[in-house]
Amino acid sequence: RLRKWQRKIRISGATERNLAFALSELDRDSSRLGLPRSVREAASMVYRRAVENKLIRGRSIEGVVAASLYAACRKCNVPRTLDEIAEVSRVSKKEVGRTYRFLTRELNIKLPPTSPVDYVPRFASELGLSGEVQSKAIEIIEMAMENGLTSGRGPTGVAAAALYIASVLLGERKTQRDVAEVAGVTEVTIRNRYKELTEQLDLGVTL
Amino acid sequence: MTDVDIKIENIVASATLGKSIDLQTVAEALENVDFNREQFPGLVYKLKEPKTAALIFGSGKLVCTGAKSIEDSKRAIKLTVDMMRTMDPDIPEEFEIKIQNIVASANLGKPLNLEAVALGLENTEYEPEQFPGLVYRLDDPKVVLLLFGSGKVVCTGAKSAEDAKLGVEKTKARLAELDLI
DNA sequence: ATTTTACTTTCGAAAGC
DNA sequence: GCTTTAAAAAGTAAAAT
Repeated sequence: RLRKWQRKIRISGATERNLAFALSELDRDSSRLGLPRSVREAASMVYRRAVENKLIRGRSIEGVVAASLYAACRKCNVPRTLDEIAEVSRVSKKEVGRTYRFLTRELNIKLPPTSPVDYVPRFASELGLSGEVQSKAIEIIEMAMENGLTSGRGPTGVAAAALYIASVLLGERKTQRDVAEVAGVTEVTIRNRYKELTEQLDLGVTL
Repeated sequence: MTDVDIKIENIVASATLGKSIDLQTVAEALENVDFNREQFPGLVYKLKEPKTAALIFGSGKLVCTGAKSIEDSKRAIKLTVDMMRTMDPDIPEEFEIKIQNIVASANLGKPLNLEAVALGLENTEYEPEQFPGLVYRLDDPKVVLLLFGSGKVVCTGAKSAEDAKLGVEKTKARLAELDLI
């Protein structure tokens, strides 16, 4: 019995150590991504639930932390791409994506696909674009969604093209290159998306 | 209502010859062969007609991929084994061939709103950030479909052409049932 | 700026790390 | 889980022209 007790202490000690490590890892990733405390708390909630349900088995703590953070960002409508999460954590994009799927399935977390709208505020502020341009971009994205122009397209590419178009329409023009850089997509993608948007939507302006 | 044209794009089949093979000998005798034991235990043998690739293992088992019909798949395996028999006369004439996977493509005719499908259809995964297709898993037949915004579809995991076609038809019916197509 | 090549996802078998 | 094979879907990326 004494031995059983000692093992328990040892195990709980390890559990606490692991939790402490996970939380420090979470803090490190979060600060690198410039995420607010509320998102970190949401992520730690997901992580703790993963531990409670013994979902860490066979997986690295870093991977589960990264996936928890990815999920929390989406849930809080301040999405980060898998590439961005992979960059700050020491987990590959593939591993983050795989663990994310596993966690959402096992914890019954149901998140709709990321909306391009959620990327607008972040990209716009990094580009120094006004609230008017943001509103216009969101308006364009909503029109695109209604016309089936977002199915299968990357959310960041759609958001980038909408912001580019809105910036031109409202006289706050940004170059495709600058928009592409903050959105993490290529200029070719922005070009392809805005061609499609301007050709199929009545945006009232010839670019 | 149930008329869906399916096109078989790829077939994976396996065979067991029941006799171990000396891969090194085969590798040295042919030119169009790839063999790196450290990298992969199978020897890669490609045929131009039917355009297929066979993976031959030391255990005497082999896998054939790339054929676009069950007949071509069987023909490719027989041609491959005939080639092997020229080097080892003991390889039997009769052996079992099993179709392991059939990949087919089809067109549902109308474009799909994947966001809506993701919300209404069960057992789906849709992550446009990673891949433009929506993954739909069917239990009966046990196949997996990739649905695209264009209405085009890929069905994989089927063991028979019938199941591949059934999978697409059931998917189409389910989408119509949910008013998603 | 357009074209080509290539990678993302799904599936399955094989032998072994 | 990975390694290797082939193939389609459509989007995106990188390199070539």
